[in-house]
Amino acid sequence: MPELPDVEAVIARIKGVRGRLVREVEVRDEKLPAEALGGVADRRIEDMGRRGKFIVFTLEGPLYLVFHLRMTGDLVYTEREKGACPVTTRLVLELEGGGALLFADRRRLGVVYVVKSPEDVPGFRDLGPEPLSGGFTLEVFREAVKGRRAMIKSLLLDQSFIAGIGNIYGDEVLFQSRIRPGRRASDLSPGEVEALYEKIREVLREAVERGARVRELPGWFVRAREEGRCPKCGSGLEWVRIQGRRSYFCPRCQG
DNA sequence: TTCCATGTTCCGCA
DNA sequence: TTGCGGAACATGGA
Repeated sequence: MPELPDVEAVIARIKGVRGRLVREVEVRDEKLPAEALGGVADRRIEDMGRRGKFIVFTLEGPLYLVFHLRMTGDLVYTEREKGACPVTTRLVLELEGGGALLFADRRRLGVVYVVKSPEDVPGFRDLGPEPLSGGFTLEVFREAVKGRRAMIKSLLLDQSFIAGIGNIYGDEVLFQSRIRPGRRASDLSPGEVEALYEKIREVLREAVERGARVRELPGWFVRAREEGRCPKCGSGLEWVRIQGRRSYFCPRCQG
C-alpha cells in the first residue's frame, strides 16, 4: 500500500467519512493504544489529509488520529455489519448512521497515534518537503542535494530529505531520470539533478491521478521490475542492495 | 527451510 | 554531522 500515491488513493476511497461522528471504537489488537483510542469515540471527523506517508484525521477538540500504514496496512470504509470485516482488521471505528472505518493490516506493522498535535507523532516533525507542493521548487531540491554524498536512492528513501517516496517510486523516478540508484548525490550533474526533480514531480503526480494503479500501465518501471526486463530497451534488469532493500535498474538506460 | 517483501526506528561504528 | 549496516517489529508467499 504505502507510498505517497497509495496513501492519496486510500484517502480518496474513504472520503465519505469526513464529517461523520465516531460512535464506537473497537480495538482488536493488543498492540494498539486501546486507552487513547477510546478517546476518539463521540468525536466528529472534521477533516482528513496526508503528510508524507501519514494519514491524519482531525477530530473535534481538536484531537488528531494519525495512521502510518507501513507495509500492509489499509483503511477501508464499509457499510457491512462489523462481523463481516476482514480477519486482518485491527481497529473498527463505527460511525453514527451506519458504516464503519476499518484499519486492516496483515503484517501488523502499521501504527496508530492519538495526539493533541501531529507534531507529537515520532518522525512527523522531521519530515522533508512534500514533493507535489508548490514549495518544493527546483531551487529547494538543488539546495537539499548539495553536499550530500549518500547514494541518491538512499536520499530518496529518507523521509526527512523528501516525504512520501518509498522503494517502488524511488526506483521509478530514477529509471525515468536515467540515473543509477547507487550514484552519489554529489556526483550528479546539474542536468541530472534537474531531470530527477522533474521526474519526481511527474511520476508522483501521474500516479496520484491514476489512483496509484501504476502496475496496470505498460512502460512503467515498477511493472518491468516484476518482468525483469527494461521497458525501453529490453535489457535484463539488475539490482543492488541499498538501505537493506533491492534497487532495480536498467544497466543500459541508467548511467 | 530459507529468503524476501510498496516501511520505520534504533543502535553501533566509521 | 553524515552515512551505512544490521536488528527488530510481524506475517505470509515463493
